[in-house]
Amino acid sequence: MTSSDFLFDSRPGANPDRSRQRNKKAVLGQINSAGQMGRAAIARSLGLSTQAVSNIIADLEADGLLLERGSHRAGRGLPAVQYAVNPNGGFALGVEIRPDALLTSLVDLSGQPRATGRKVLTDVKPDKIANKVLKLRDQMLRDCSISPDRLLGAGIVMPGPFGATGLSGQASDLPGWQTVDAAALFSDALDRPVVVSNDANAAALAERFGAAQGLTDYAFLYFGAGLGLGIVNRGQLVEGAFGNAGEIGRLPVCIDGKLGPLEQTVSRLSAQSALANHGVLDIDALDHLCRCEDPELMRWLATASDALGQALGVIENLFDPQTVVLGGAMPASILDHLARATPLPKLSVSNRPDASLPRLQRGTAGRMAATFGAAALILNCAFTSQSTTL
Amino acid sequence: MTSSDFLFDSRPGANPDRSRQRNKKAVLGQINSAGQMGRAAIARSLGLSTQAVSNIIADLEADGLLLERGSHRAGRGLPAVQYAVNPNGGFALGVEIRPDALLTSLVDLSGQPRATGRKVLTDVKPDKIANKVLKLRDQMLRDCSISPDRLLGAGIVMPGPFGATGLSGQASDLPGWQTVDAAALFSDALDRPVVVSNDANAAALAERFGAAQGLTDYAFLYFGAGLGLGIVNRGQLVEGAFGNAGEIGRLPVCIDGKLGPLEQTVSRLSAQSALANHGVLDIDALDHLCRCEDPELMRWLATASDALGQALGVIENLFDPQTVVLGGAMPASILDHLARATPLPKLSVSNRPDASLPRLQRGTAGRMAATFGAAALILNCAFTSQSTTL
DNA sequence: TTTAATATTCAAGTAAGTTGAGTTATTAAG
DNA sequence: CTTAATAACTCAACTTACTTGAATATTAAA
Repeated sequence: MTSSDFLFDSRPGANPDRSRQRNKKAVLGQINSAGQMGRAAIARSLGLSTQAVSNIIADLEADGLLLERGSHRAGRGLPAVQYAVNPNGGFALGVEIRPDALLTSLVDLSGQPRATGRKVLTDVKPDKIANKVLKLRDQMLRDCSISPDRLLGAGIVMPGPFGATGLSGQASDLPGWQTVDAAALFSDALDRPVVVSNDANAAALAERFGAAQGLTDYAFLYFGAGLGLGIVNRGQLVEGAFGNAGEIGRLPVCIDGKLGPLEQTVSRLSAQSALANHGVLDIDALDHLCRCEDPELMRWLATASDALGQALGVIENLFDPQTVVLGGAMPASILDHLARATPLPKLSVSNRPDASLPRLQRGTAGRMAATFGAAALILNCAFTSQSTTL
Repeated sequence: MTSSDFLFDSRPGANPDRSRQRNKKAVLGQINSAGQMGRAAIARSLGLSTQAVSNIIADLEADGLLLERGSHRAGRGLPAVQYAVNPNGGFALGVEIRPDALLTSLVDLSGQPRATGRKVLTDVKPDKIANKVLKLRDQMLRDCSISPDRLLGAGIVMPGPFGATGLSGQASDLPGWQTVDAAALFSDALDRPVVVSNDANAAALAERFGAAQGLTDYAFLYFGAGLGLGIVNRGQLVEGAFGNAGEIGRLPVCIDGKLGPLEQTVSRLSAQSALANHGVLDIDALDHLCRCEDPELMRWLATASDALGQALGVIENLFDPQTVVLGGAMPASILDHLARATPLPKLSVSNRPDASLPRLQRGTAGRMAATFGAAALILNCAFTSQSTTL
């Protein structure tokens, strides 16, 4: 586990080395999504011999990635020694770059945030930001007394879309970043493996340690500057050819008989402008208004729920997820209200009588979902191995 | 290559056997998508040693899956011996079940159709259909003088959605199939590996041998009874948690200031009802009307293009594909017209100045795309190995 | 003609998973 | 209480598939 790029060796060909790497990740991922497991159970689920799993577990334990967790008796036979992911086995740095601020997180191997950082941005030039990221990283590592070499890598999250597209040139994009190779920039600066994605995708992965634990197919609606969608299919992010999948903000919805973009109705900005006469509202203020059932906010919620219901129908029919999770920069109270009040479309493939999961629910990652999600991009690489054969 | 279920051994764990199987598929897939390749080039693209590729190729050649294709000199050095997929190396059976008819295809390993079959259905009971499939299979094998043991497997395609959903109970679904395990039924009847999917997904895969050759991210709009969407992301079908992803028919679009489901405007049925006073029109009749620019058809095309443009925006922004392909049960002339006339939304992530592929194009699989696609489901298994770790 | 570059094979070496026998711990039955 | 059944786990030998490095062949450039 010391090789610099074990995190993503995506060469499709299999050889003993890479097979072992794959198997280590598979074992770790299995344990992670089950919480804890014994050798034999892991072997069955992966289709390996117990002996192979034994060897791999010995490896992972030596790497400090696993912890023994006592033994679990289940019926007859020798109780199985349980193993769990060692939270201190490794850490992931999450970096979220917004036009106005830089947010960072340090997340442990179990998906728990250990520290966060924040810096106001006046200058979004790439090298300036890289510098600030270095400082925040060192700060967080110091605060938690974590050795820098326990850092597995860094996930970088920026508002999409990437490259020059028909949606570029809006308030939310980062000037001067269209042509920058962010992965190379931060990989050099941090001297660690780096993954780059957009905020909604990353936030979706953060929920793998929360509301979507153990799920393989789900969608995540992310309240950021606008509204984004992260899609997980068969455990993998659907990022699209250029990393721009999930741009749901401009989805036309019908409000008061008129068509308008979804994020004009469903987003923090739209809530804030609907409540303009309350002054400038941050998330806590919105939370307060929601708890005291402010009539204007309730009106906004009614409209937003309506629009969200239409979007939900589109998402469900196009992706057929197990569930749709709401999260991001909105107070939990509002997200809960939306999850409760949004009309669930009847004409949907997700409208199944035997559904075991709610069709719409609130995520647990909180308002920093994207910042934690940035780190989750790295954890995801530690728990799964993806290779693109075609 | 004699093991009965080499086509899909999806156990995540890697061992020598499965690694070899994976590598064989990777080599075959690489050669298939490139047309022809030499050992060294394959080794580079897969991250294997040339020796390993040599051994694998010897295997594949012995299995009859590869053909030597002379040698290709490119600059200095020993010219590389080229290999191509042997079309006769294996065949896939494609089965499309519609409420009114049973369609079958026999497709060779290079993706070329060799034979098709058709039977009118009066009784859609599962065992009746299985019986007819057997007969059609034998007929096609006889016609092409192909030995039954060259049959790799069968792909079964049915109109979605699967299971009881909010979209069930429409004219297009198959009564009595909601609770049937179609995979088991046909796997028993045919004594071969079977893959089941819906028509649009399968049709999308058929284009891997046509308009989407070499592409890893594309969407396919399928004209069947209604309108379906097949999505390929990173070379893999996005099927959703229950296999029902891509139900785009009910997507609301705005026509003449009113919202209606997409397939009410964009589908063969809608074209036929728009031209009702011409009598009952089959595909050839539609083709004729299109070629002589029938004014009523032109009016329908204008409306359909408008609606299609709206749908295109949604598809592009949600999936960010390299291209969107049109196909299915519509004459090429109409699909071409649509591909040409559909307004390409400006506010789209696919609206990029540096795009190298057309955003919308007609597929090449023709009106039997889904029937061929059913077979492509099997070919896909022969060329790629997918494992679900999580 | 010589040199460099590239593809390919051969033979030996290595890493990883498998197999089958044997050990240990727990439950269930006699 | 004893014995049998069951399941997890380890040990040691075995098998498979990939890698490595040397050798050879063929082409283009110097």
